[in-house]
Amino acid sequence: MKLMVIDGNSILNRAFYGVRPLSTQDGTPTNAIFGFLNILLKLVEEEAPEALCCTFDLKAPTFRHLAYEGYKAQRKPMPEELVKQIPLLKEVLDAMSIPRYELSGWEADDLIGTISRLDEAAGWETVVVTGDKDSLQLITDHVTVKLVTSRMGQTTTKDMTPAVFREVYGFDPIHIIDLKALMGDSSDNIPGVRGIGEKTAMGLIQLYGSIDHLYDHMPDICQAPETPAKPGVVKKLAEGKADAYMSYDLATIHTDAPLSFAPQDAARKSAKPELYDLLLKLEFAKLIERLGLSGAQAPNMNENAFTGNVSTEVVDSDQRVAELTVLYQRAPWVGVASAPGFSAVAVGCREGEDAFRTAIFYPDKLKDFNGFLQTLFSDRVQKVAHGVKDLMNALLGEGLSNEGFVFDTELAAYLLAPTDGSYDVDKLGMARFHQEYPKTKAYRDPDAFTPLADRTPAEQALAAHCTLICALWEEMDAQLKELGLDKIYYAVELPLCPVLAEMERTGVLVDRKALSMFGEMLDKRLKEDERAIYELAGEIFNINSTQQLGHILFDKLGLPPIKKTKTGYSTNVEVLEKLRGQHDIIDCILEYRQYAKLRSTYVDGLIKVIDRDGRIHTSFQNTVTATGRLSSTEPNLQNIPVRTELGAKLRYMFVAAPGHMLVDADYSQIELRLLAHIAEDKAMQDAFLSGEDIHTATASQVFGVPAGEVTHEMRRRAKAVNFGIVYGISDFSLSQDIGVTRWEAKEYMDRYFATFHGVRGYMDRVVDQAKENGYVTTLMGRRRWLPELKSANHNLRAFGERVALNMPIQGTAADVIKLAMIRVWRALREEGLRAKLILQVHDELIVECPEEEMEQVKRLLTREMEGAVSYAVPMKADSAAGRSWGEAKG
DNA sequence: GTTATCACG
DNA sequence: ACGTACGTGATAACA
Repeated sequence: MKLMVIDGNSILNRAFYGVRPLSTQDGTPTNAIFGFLNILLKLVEEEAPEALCCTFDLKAPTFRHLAYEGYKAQRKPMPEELVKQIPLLKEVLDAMSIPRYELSGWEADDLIGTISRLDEAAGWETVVVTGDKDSLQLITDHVTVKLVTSRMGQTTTKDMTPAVFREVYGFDPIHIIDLKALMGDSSDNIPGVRGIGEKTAMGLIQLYGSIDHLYDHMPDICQAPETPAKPGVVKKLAEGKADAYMSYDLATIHTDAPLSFAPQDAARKSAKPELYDLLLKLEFAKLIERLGLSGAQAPNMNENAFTGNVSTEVVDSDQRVAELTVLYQRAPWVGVASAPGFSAVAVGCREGEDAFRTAIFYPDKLKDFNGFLQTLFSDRVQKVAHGVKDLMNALLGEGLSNEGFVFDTELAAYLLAPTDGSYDVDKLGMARFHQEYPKTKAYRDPDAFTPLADRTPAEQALAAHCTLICALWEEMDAQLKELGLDKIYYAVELPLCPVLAEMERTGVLVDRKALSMFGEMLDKRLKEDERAIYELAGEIFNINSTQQLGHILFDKLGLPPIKKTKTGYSTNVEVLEKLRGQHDIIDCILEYRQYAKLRSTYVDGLIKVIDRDGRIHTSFQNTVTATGRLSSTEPNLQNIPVRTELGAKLRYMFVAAPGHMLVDADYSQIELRLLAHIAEDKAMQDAFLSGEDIHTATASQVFGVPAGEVTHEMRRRAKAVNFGIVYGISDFSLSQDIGVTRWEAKEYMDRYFATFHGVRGYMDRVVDQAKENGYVTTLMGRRRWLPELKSANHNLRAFGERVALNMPIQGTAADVIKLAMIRVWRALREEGLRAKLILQVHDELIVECPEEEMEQVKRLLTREMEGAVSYAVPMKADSAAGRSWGEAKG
């Protein structure tokens, strides 16, 4: 039988510092609770103990505190964000029926010690879960300590048994007390012996076992063979003897706390019903799911999004369709939720003061379903939906109109919290109304609405979501206005939806034949490299496995391992480049890597997704990035190679249809231009206004030479500085990037800021404001929250500062090009052109048009892109045309 | 499901 | 004392 006892304070602490800041809608911090529960559940799953309990410190002075005044006196006070989470966690543990032990005057350590002693006496095994090495002294044949360490959000545990302990420390667990007696522990304010550090102490304990034994042999320890003691240690030990023994007492965990405990008391029990409500309040949706919890009521509450009367009907006559259509046209707005392929459509609207009506429409129950859709999705009905872009795409696919959309709850949720990652309706409902809602899955299944299926669950889910969308939009619309997000929402994000939908529908034509020939060529070269690599390595192995490759290079061939990853040797390009010349195999591997990437990701990957029409239809995600950019998936067409000659050949396989051309237009240096404007840096603005090459101009300033004398290398370095500034640079990283010393890099930056002092001012200002406000914004009001700036973790905080610098620039660039896309799309229509936007690659737009429209389209693109905004520095755009993407760009 | 790598702006 | 540039997505290996 096994008991698991958790060191509550220790694990909560680790969780707090290890998990990124999280909070509920009302701002209650929850990251430590979240991390704690994750660790707890994971370990319980792994260990499957029969009993489980938790210990906590209370604030009252402890036994040991009284024994020695300095003890823990200097501990930093707990951050408020952590303090607030303690009572909440205790509530959760109570609701999970996990007993808590806390005793005024006793430390959690002592309680754990006492519990594990009683447990052992009862013939049970004990697993102590803690992040604290103090507890290692408790290890016996029946007590193991699970040491929890968390780095980079990942928690790892190490099982310390007597054998493992001995292997690591070289002595028995109980003597960790002796070790601390000598070396002390600054986090616990145990003084130890003055002048004795970890190294010496370890050696002495390994040799003598205990301080008693050590002091018995005092005079001659320096003479002993293999002694770690340097001259002078004897004197230090002699002077510190009293400290050593006092420290010994302080470090000793007491196992005699007045606690009545029997392992049966902590036997696992099922959770109490309150747990559901509690986790709902903490907005731990995933956890509720993981634990399989549900509330008293079935998760289907159509009613509770609205307070009034809610009704649902299934429409089965064309007469009723006509009545409802009139109703929808008169309503100020209706909510729409649809199942894939319009196999079912729910429409909801307010009726009078406090009633809400939802109707479900099925194609197989109506004579003129399509006619109904045509009206519903025309501009005669004002609609609210969740995921408007995808809905519009589907409508285009059916040849239906896609007008009259006034609100998108998904898009709004994204603008309100762009780092949340996903915005399922049920999740939004949970966070806002503290209710559980059906999952989208219930009706996303294409078979959910087949005529023979039991439609009820999917139907209820669809109706519930329709209602929920309406409840959400009323709240969110107001919130967007409050936060000043309404402008970017109504002027940019929402109008962009039909543009993106059309781009996805249109797709881009690829030359499948050229692509497969390219693939065959790569295949041939891959085989040659493969053969050469096996030959040079002297054996056959999987070159794609970094593990096996590392073994060959660094163990077998004895090359110097330059860098490590957390799992082993690093074998990335950076490392391989440095190994070049040391072995012929390196060049082969570099080449192999390049070919393998091109073949798997691009040739094979792209061929796989060519549609029946011979075109590739990517999805543009408009609710993913933290900065406001788009992203492209299935496939990603925003990372088609261009930097290497071989890779760039792929771009010649993205072609215009017969009789058509591709027109490519890109912004020149849009981020630096925006930086010049935002930072109000006159020097940088002047450089752009006078049409100078910005990197050359920067080099000329930083290196103090006339523009005409700037060398290639100087320009390269200046370019790196410019990029670095936009990313929130450090001298260290800059030096890594351009291969100079850290000292030189700092010099470059100092000179840079001396010239562009506006930029320096901006950098200070934006970080200060971000700390004060808790967020940063773009020029158009797009917002990114930065809870990282309040993190207890130094790295996270530094990250937050870099993001504060970068997001306004990258985000404003994203705003500008989105606006440009809308302008281009509208202008193409207004000028009656057949040209169509097909791709966006962050600062680049690609249009496909009939040959005869080419010149007009080129002019139109430049005009609309440059005219999208009017700032202190012009936004320059260049356009060019060709038969393929490669031709247009090259 | 996570990790390492590499493609883009 | 610490660790090191912003934003993405796809693939193959491995646990």
